[in-house]
Amino acid sequence: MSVTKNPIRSMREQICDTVRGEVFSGQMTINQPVREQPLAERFGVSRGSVRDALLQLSQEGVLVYSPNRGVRVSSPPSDAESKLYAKLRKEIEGHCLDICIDQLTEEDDRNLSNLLTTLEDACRRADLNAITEIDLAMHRYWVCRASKELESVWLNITVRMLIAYTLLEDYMQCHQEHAAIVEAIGRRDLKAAKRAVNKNIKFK
Amino acid sequence: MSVTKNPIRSMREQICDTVRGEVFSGQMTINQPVREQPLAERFGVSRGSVRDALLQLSQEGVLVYSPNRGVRVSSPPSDAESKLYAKLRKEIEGHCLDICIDQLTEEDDRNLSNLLTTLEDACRRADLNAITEIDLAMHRYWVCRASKELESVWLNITVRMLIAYTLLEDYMQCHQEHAAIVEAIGRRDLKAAKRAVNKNIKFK
DNA sequence: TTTCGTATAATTGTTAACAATTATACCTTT
DNA sequence: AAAGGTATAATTGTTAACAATTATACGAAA
Repeated sequence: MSVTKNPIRSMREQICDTVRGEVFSGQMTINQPVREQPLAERFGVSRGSVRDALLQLSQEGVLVYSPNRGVRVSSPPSDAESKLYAKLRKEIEGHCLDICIDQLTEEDDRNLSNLLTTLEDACRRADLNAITEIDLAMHRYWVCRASKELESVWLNITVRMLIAYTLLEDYMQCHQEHAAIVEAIGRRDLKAAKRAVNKNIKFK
Repeated sequence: MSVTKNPIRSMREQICDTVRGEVFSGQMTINQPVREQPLAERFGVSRGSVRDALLQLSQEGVLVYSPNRGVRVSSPPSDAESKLYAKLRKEIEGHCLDICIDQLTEEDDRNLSNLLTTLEDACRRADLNAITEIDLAMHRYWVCRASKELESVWLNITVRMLIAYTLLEDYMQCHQEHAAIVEAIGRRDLKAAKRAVNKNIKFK
């Protein structure tokens, strides 16, 4: 299920991606503690690497860390905060489209199309875990293209909107919205792309 | 120099605060590598704790991490990014003032006044390290009062604006701007407080 | 029964040693 | 002298054992 990424991923990254995905898709319930030892056994590594990953996820906002008590799954944000996050995301992704739209290549178009195809498939299968992963990967695409620096700021915000993403009701709408974005980007139509992105970044 | 904080700080936090402060005040030059062993000896702990701290600072954006090559001091953002960061910060801090202004107590007023006094002193001494620390602590105050969740999002953005803060030319102006903020907050004048904060969050 | 304290277990925090990777210095070859 | 390769050093990555902290279970006293 690895999608157009650099082939080598550190242990920490792998653990992060897995746990993050399970939080998004609701496989882990809110406030549930996440222990180091079971994860270490599951990934066949020592607690140290797991610890690194859990600390990173706390920093991202997926987990909440309490000293000497470990981490647990974050609670979804309040309505007011969700609204703010949506606003911030629109600002950031809009800025990124400004920056990158004119320097995108045909290879970028292919990569986005591939992601879209994978998303469509995941939507058909109603595979929430895959949907959230690809959704994230697509938005991350234009953010990273514009600025590697901005990625972690963007992720920090976006991650919080996706906790308990289970709210997603209409899978195919998710696909259609992303199809509209990719189509506009393919035409290098900045205004349309921004409109489509803003439409996709819903408050709730 | 500890200011109105919980007395117990984990090793990781202490290392983070120290290194972060040294980056802000220009004691560490841009792109300079930050090694684990020297820091471990300096703080009298093992490399593990230092490693945790450095990973956290990378996540915050103060340092940049390369696999198997360690971390180095981040570069300051481009003009376009600084502009975006300023906008985002204004959004966030404005939102936080909305939320918290009416539930602030007299103790909060005292704490802010104390921070302001310490800031004035640091400005007189032209102690850049202290100025950045207190500046950060003041803004963090209303952010945390509004929402603990928002703190790390806010920090992630703010930290990037403060890399190579040496640009700060007029120390006393910094104090005056914060005095205006504290004064407005003391009057529970939301509009004036927001105006004062926006004025202080300069693009460069 | 409830409450408190104590012993036990579970869990995180820290350390030092070792493995793997990357950087550096030096020598050889052309 | 320049280029390439090899050994060495420096540095990060990983592990397992131990220390410290927190949670749980159990029993004694009121």
